[in-house]
Amino acid sequence: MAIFSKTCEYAIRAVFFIAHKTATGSRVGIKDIAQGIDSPEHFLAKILQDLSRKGLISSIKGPHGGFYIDTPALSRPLSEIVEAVDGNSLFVGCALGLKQCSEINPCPLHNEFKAIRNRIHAMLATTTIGSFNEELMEGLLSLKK
Amino acid sequence: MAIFSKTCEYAIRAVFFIAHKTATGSRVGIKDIAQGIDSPEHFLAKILQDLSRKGLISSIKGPHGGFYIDTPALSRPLSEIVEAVDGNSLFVGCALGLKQCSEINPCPLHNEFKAIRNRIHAMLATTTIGSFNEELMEGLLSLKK
DNA sequence: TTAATAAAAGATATTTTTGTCTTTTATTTT
DNA sequence: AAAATAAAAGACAAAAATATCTTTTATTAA
Repeated sequence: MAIFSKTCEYAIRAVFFIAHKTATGSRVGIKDIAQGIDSPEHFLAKILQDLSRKGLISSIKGPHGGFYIDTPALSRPLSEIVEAVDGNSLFVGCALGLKQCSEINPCPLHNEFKAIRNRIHAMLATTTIGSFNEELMEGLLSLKK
Repeated sequence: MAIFSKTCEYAIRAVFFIAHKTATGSRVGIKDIAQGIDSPEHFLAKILQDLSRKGLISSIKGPHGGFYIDTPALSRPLSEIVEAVDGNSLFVGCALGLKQCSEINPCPLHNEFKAIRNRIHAMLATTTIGSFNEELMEGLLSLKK
């Protein structure tokens, strides 16, 4: 099992992709994004529509339209994307799927896993959507293959 | 998204359950296990058959039969269960699903996530199947709800 | 050696995730 | 206004994960 759903993997990669394209001043169409992150175009379209509805990314229809991310949104944490797509179970859920797992009713992995969960959350909460724009423009980081 | 598949959650809970029953000297039937960890009986049966085929747990058919875990297997790491069920992608895979993500071709989250992956693996590699037998017998840990 | 027990195996069903294709709506340019 | 562009929305399809039910096989006990 991967840590994120396929949907969420595509969402994160697309958001990074759009962010760094926006940083160069241009909007970007679904076709370019899908090809830039190697994802199925129409499936990605659904995901971006959803993120757009939730106000995490922006879009404009028609000629010279496309997706972009406005400046304030560039400093939002990646955790908001993950939460919008996969929910917050990765941040708060029990490793063994127990609904009532807690300090006073712990599963065997509770304490260890809580620390891991927190670390995952910390990683996503401290990296912003625009964090990697420079490295992406320089081609130092990969979003496909 | 949860960190493990449902199948894997059931597998881990069942293995802990069988381990601590074994520690009390008795074999345990699928019905008792399913009820002891609050899982669908027949679905769990499949999972245990698989673990049994792979030699991670043992079983005996017929009256007074049931599942058990022999002494050497009690000190096996939990990571073997996880790997048998969910594969090793949680331990080695890229957070963004990129097949070729690596030191020399990293995704944006590569370094941070590698540390997290390693920590997850460490947790599972250092906890053995029998680790929690005492606390389970004393009712200090939960495997259901 | 028959009946009872319990896991193994097989077949099927449901739900969720992932992916594709088509139509509609908004916007811009000619 | 008409044509072109591009996202939004809707309908549908395939695959994978989860779940249920039935039959078979192995073992034990009467």
